[in-house]
This record gives sequence, structure tokens and C-alpha cells, in this order.
Amino acid sequence: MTDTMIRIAAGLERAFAARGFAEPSVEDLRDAAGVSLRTLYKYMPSRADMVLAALEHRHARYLAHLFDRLPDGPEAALDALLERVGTWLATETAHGCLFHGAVAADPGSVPLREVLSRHKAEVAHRAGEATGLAGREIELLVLMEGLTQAWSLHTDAAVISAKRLGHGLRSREAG
Amino acid sequence: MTDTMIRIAAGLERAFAARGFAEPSVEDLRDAAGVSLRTLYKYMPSRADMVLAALEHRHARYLAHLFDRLPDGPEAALDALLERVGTWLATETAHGCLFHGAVAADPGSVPLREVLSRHKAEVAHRAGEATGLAGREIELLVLMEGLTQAWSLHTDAAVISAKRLGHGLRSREAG
DNA sequence: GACGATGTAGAGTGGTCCCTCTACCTACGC
DNA sequence: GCGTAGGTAGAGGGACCACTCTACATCGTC
Repeated sequence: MTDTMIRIAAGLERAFAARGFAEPSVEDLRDAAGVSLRTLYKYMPSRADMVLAALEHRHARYLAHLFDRLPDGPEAALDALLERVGTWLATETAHGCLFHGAVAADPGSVPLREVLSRHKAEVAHRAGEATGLAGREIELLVLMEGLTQAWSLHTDAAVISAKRLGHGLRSREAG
Repeated sequence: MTDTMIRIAAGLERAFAARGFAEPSVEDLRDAAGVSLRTLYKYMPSRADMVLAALEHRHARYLAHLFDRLPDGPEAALDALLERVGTWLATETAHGCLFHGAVAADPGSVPLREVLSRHKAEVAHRAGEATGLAGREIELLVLMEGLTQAWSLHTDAAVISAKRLGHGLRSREAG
């Protein structure tokens, strides 16, 4: 039951990541999920629900990718974190953040915006904990968001630049 | 002739900025442009061309907003630049960067990606010139992109955070 | 006052899409 | 052997959308 659900969500995430939110039809999504149309609609009663399920699935995977067994020292942690953002972008997505992409594809959707907010807030919060920069979550958010957006244009150079900006953040404790 | 064209492009830009790229139908765009369907298609032979025209128009307006009469001193220039990014987001767009939004709505479009690249490259280049940070364009790009994305969640706090990150960038000339 | 360029108004067409529904299959507990 | 739960396959409805086309209005120029 929940097993089927997870398998479907994984397939949907893959489809949306590869082709965006506008293009794939529900029949494409059915193929990506590997179930029949009826089963798909049983678990996700509308296309909008399919988007939400895919994002939920991605949220869990993204957190795991960024924070599992991160180095302990604060400087090492921040560098490793930004490095992992780069590897995520290189392996998992063709362009930009999937959550922003979903909102951009349907700006009127309130639940979508809520998912985006929760996602970013949790990423920022855990980044603050992991790097010993609690209280500077917004700086960390700006850094990670900027890297995510700039990566598609500059790949590794963007990672290096984000790390430099991050070092500046730590060397001065000015408020 | 070109006058009509500009008026149409301005209306299209407003429509896409307000409602995203997926939602508005061509009839909605016609209303926003204030011309007939026939005239609209005369100047922009397809809906994809309407998107491109809207982005071209926005590109010019964005550059003007960011760089017209920017303060001279490098520190003041960077702060003012980031401040202007904030005011742009507050007055011009409900959510995120319109160029990224357009690509997200149609990830397969090559001309769209080219417009995005040219836009970001020119913004970064001119930001480097204006702030005396030529050679650090990618850091500036990460900063401005991060601010743009984080702004919708944190508004003014994101501007302040971006400024802090920017100060760190200047205080150390390390490569 | 005729004309040509440029515009408006809006109906129609072909196609796609989301979603529903019918009909059938398979595995398992008892 | 039979009911039940949960699955597949796929056709069809109703709505919407991008785009085209016909018919008519306006206006500056000669």
C-alpha cells in the first residue's frame, strides 16, 4: 500500500525533474510511475496531487543527500554542504530547483507555495545546525539558492564562488 | 509599427509576471496587450514568440532599474545594487525571476535558455563593472540570484543578508 | 472621394488534456 | 470454490487551447 505509493512518487519525481511540470501529460506520468491510470488516480486524485507527492519525495531525498554524515568541523561542514549542492545539481536535475519550478508552473497554487516554504525553511534550519551558523540561516539560504540558480550557467565555478562567499560569512561575526 | 510592438511587449510582460507562463491563454494575453488577436499574431507568430518578446522587454527594464545612476563608490554601489534588486522584487514580480520561470515552464526550449544565459551574463558583467568587482562576476551572480530566490520568503531580511555576504566578498581579496 | 495599410471583432477548427468508467485479471483467505 | 481486494488495459467525454480566417472599421495620402 504505502509501498506502491512510494514507488509511484519516485517515478513522478523522476518524470517532473527530467521534463518539467508543464510538459508531461498524465499518461506520461503513468508510464513513469509504472502503474495503470486507475491506480495512479487512486493514490493521487488529481494531477496537482501528483506534483505535491513528487515534491514530498524529493524533499526527503534532498535532505538525505545534503546532511547524511556531514563532516563535523564548521568550516568543513559548510564547504562539504555546498559541494553536495553541486553534486546534487550535477546528478539529479537538469535545471534549477524543482520546488521553485513547480511554483513557477502554477503560481496560483497555495499548497504548492506552502510546500516550497516548508522545504526551504527546513533546509536552512538544518544547514544552520550543521555548520554552527544558527542565527545566520538567511545568509545560508541566499548562498544555497544562489548556487543552485547559478550552477546551471557555471557549474563548478559556481560552487567555488559560493564557498568563497561562505568563508567571508564566517570570518566576520559582525551583525 | 515598432511603437505598437513595444506596447504589446509591455502588456505581455505584465501578464506573464502577474500570472506565470502556463496559465494565461492567448486570449488573456490579447487582452493584456490591448490589441486584437490578429494584430497580436502579426507581430508574434506564436505563443512562444510572445514569451520571448516579453522577456526581451523585461531585460531592458531590469537593466535600467538596476544600473541607472548607481552611486560611484564601490561599496555604496554594491549595497545600492542589492537594495534595487529588493525594490524590483517588491514592485515588479510576485515570485522569483521571470527568466528562470520561463525556462521552468518550458525546459525544452533552446531559444529560451539562450535568452536566460544572455540576460544573466549581461547583468553579471555590468554588476562587475559598477561595483569595481570585475573578475568576481560569478560571486556577484550567486549573490543576486540567491537574493532573488530568498526574497519571496524573507523580503527585507534577505536584502540585509545579501549585503552582509557582499561585504565579506570585498574585505578579502583572496582568490 | 478612392485606396491601401493597419487595425478590430469574433466564430470556427483541429488537437490535446485531465479525468472517468467499463470490463477483465490475479492472488489469497477460508 | 468463491468472494474480495487490488491490480491492468484502454476507450470516451467534456472542456480548453493555440491558431486561422472571414468580414468590417478607421485613417492618412493623393
